[in-house]
Amino acid sequence: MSEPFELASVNVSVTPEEKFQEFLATKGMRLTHERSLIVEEVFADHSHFDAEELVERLKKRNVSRATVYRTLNCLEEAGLLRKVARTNDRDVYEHDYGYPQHDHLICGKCGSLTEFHSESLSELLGSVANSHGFLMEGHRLEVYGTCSDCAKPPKRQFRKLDMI
Amino acid sequence: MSEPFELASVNVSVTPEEKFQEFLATKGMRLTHERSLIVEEVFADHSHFDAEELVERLKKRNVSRATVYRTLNCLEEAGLLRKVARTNDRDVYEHDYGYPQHDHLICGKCGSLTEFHSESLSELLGSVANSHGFLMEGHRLEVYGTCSDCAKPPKRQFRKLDMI
DNA sequence: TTCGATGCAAACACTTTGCAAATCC
DNA sequence: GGATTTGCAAAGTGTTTGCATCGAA
Repeated sequence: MSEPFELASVNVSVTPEEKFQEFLATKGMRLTHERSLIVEEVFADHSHFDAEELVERLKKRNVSRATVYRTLNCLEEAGLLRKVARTNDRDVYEHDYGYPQHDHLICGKCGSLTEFHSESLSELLGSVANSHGFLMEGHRLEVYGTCSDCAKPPKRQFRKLDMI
Repeated sequence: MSEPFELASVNVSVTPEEKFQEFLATKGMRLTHERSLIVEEVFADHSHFDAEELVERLKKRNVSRATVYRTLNCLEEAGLLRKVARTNDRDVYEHDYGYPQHDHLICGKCGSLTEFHSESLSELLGSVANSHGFLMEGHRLEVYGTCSDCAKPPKRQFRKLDMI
């Protein structure tokens, strides 16, 4: 039962929906049935997704595309979601609540995102920002390349680019 | 006359236009007058820009929007340009030739990009990728926050959020 | 019972594409 | 002279918005 990350530093006793509720309250906004469904769908598992995927999943639950987009923006502003990357011209979202800071290795072949966390990285960025008098609030790091699965060819096949 | 970066490791004896020419040749493509104008405009100075800005600048030279977009993609593929960030829903380009690897501090207030380079960062990413069996080909790092200019308030003004 | 929220469709911003005419080699 | 490239405008994306209706507090 080992967790991929330590969750100790984050208060997880408040559910995402409750946290959203709090946020909405401060804005004089309401936690409607639709917004509730969206939060439920978004936090059903910890996977990366884009708006269109979510629209598709919520269509079955009779939530409109407009509402999904509107709510995604709210969830981002509320600190429950964040954009991590861009794939196929779409923003990719992931949970930004109850889950620690990390970055991604992005495979150019299969498009998979692999998460990693490095304390040294945070320290490094802190000192870089500091030396520029820059007040760091966050960062986004995408490492491009080929993931281990795609790197090992399944079996010997045709060469794509043989020298003539 | 100090340069911001060492250019020693890059062969700058070949101009961007020549390098583009080479690339086009390998693709059976031609270095037309329009493409030439675009390269000239792009490499006139070392500043960040987006497609729309370039379209605007080249309109005066009678190059169409479509050609600018098409050529930007070519220049990226040729390794002469790369996308560095996204601002206002637009991709921001910068030179990727005759200029060393670096990353950016992005100011959320004024939108300015400040370049920095860290060798330790490259090493760190290399070892992270390595430990995941990931073949790193490049990365993109954006550090968000407030730049030194925007951080120091011009003069004491109203507090935006006074406690009541 | 009052605002805020929803769904719909139209509007948007950025980018790509089909096609005939122009251009390059 | 034949293939590539251009400009134009139309089509495509992903996302936002105006508005009448609906619904939560």
